[in-house]
Amino acid sequence: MVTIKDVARHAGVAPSTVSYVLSGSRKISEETRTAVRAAIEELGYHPRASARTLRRARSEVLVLAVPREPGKYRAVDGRFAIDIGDMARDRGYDLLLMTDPDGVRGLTRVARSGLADGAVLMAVRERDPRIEALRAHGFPTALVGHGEESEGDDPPWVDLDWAAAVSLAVREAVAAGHRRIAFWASADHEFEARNGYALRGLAGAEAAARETGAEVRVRRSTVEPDEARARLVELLTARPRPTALLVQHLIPLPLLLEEIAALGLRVGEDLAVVLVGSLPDEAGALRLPRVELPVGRMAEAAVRLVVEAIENPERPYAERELIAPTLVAGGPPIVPPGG
Amino acid sequence: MVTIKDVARHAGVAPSTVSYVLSGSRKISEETRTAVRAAIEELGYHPRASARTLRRARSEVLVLAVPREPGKYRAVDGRFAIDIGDMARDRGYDLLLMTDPDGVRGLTRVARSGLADGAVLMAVRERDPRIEALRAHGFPTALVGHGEESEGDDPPWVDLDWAAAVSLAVREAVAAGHRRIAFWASADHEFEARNGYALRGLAGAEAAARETGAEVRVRRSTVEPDEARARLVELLTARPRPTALLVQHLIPLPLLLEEIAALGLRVGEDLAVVLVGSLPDEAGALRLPRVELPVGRMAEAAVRLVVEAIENPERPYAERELIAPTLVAGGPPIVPPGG
DNA sequence: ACCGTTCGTCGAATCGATTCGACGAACCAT
DNA sequence: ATGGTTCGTCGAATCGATTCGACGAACGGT
Repeated sequence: MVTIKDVARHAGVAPSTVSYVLSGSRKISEETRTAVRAAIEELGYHPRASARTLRRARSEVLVLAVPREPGKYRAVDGRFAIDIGDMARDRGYDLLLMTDPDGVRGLTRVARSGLADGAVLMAVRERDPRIEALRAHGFPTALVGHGEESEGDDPPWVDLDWAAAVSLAVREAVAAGHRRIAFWASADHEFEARNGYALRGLAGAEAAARETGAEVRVRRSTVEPDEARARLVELLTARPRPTALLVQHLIPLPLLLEEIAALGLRVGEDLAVVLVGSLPDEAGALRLPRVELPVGRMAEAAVRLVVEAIENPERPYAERELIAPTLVAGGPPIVPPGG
Repeated sequence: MVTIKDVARHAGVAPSTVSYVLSGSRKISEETRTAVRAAIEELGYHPRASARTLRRARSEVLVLAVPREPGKYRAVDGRFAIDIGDMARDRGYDLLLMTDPDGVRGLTRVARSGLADGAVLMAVRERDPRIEALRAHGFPTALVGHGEESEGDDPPWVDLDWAAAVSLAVREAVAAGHRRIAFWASADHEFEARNGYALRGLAGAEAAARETGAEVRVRRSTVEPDEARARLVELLTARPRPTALLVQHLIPLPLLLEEIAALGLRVGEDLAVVLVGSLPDEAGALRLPRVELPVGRMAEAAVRLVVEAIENPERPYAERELIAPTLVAGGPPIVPPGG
């Protein structure tokens, strides 16, 4: 293992000089600098992360807390992990993936052991114990998604404006001529957990219904396939039949499309389908119009927020970013049959 | 920040004694041990990771190299990341997510800086430069998926037996009475990259066709939606029409199902559909029979292999795990119409 | 020629945990 | 009582990089 001493010896200088060349924190003559650089290159030297961290009290690592209900996996979590990894790297941080189902223990360990400098928390629940634990340690934190009720001293967060997202989808459908709209909301268990996106999406649908005067029939999704089919059939066979279907819970989408076809309805002709909160690429192949979940922008914001908290430890928790939704066209138009 | 000295002072012992209580590497009297434990508990002490790593030359961290073609995201990568994180934690390791598109640079840095003790590489390509770089540093490595041609001195790897997986699907279909089978293979770009799973899946289909005497028509998938639709239509409208469709490239599955419905075919009645290599839950809602990609078992094996390499640095690269496929029933039977 | 700067580099202390050798106390055998 | 063990604990060295104070050389001003 090649250390800073080896580099120093090889370049004929003191270890401290090598360190100054690396950090640029003191002036070093051009001559010495090139000699040191050459030695570093030649020996393939990389500073030992642990030694640097020990001395600087900074690890240049972020931890991403991915929620784990054992056996359950949400595709969106993996997607966020990858994108947040990209963003962290852009800012010079590495990313530690924390999949501990009991997030508090793992995060406490990481915080107190100095393994990471800050945390990004996903799938934040109401009164999330992880937030309290990290705040108690004064550990810089940013949240992806926010709870139902955000108090003033919560960590900074970023989220899609879910109410606006669903509302946008409704208003677009209305603008295209639809009058009877079906909304396939988040799943039962998401409402039970009082997840912010579920509650806000529903609120957005109701608000848009009031504002536009359109009829919006709501049905919650479920993870139980047969039950999901039954609910969809009920939703789509109501008289008069809805001409547009807005889908927020995308997990059973293939099943929904299958059932729509089984009912003899053609997507885009008899029934307009709009996805809300889809990943940028998952529905790409389907070419359905959609309000995308801007994973990249959210990842960028989350990393920026936590890095700012790391670098300005004084600053009180304040920032929040509510991202405005945008509709992506795709496939057949949203126009209702005969409209 | 509470250090080992604080704990020692609080318990009235020397720092070294605290360390021995923690590691158990020397005998400590019951009395002292409980006193130290109490002090640790009371002060909320966690050993500083950097100090421990510096001294022990072990970080207890694994790095997962996720392949990144910028802008492209494969759901399976995120899934593996989460599962490998779980498995690493079970063995006492944390997981660092390395999303550097140029894997070599990032991995070299992690290896030489001692940030991690070992690496798991995903989406290994033929003659992958990352493998060579890590071997040059003597860095313990395990692969998820293996290239077309595995040489004797490759790092240990784990993979699903893709040839057997597709072959199994074919033979099950034949056993159920199908004689004309369509195989929706991996996508064009996967064949061009000579990905092992693409090549082996195809080989499995051909072998099974020979063995069973059934007619297996093969079509490669593509990421271009319109083209994919066209190829599927061509595949399914051939005369005589195939009665079973085996799908290995699952990305456009919603699109395929949509198109099948558009052709007026009912899945499970006019056309049996079997998925090969699906994630355990992604197709759950659809209840189609499938040969699952055993992500959990593969993650377990990958972590086990790299940890073994870390703990027995002498042992030459040798292990490989080829996982036998299993068919999971689901939904309607595979029987052909009128069969 | 002398004194005060400035410049570039060095030496040593430091971060916090681990680990080896040593040391005192207690114990046993003679 | 003495010498040899065993047991439990301690002190100090160590891992490798950073950073502060200091120091010698070069330089400019008078």
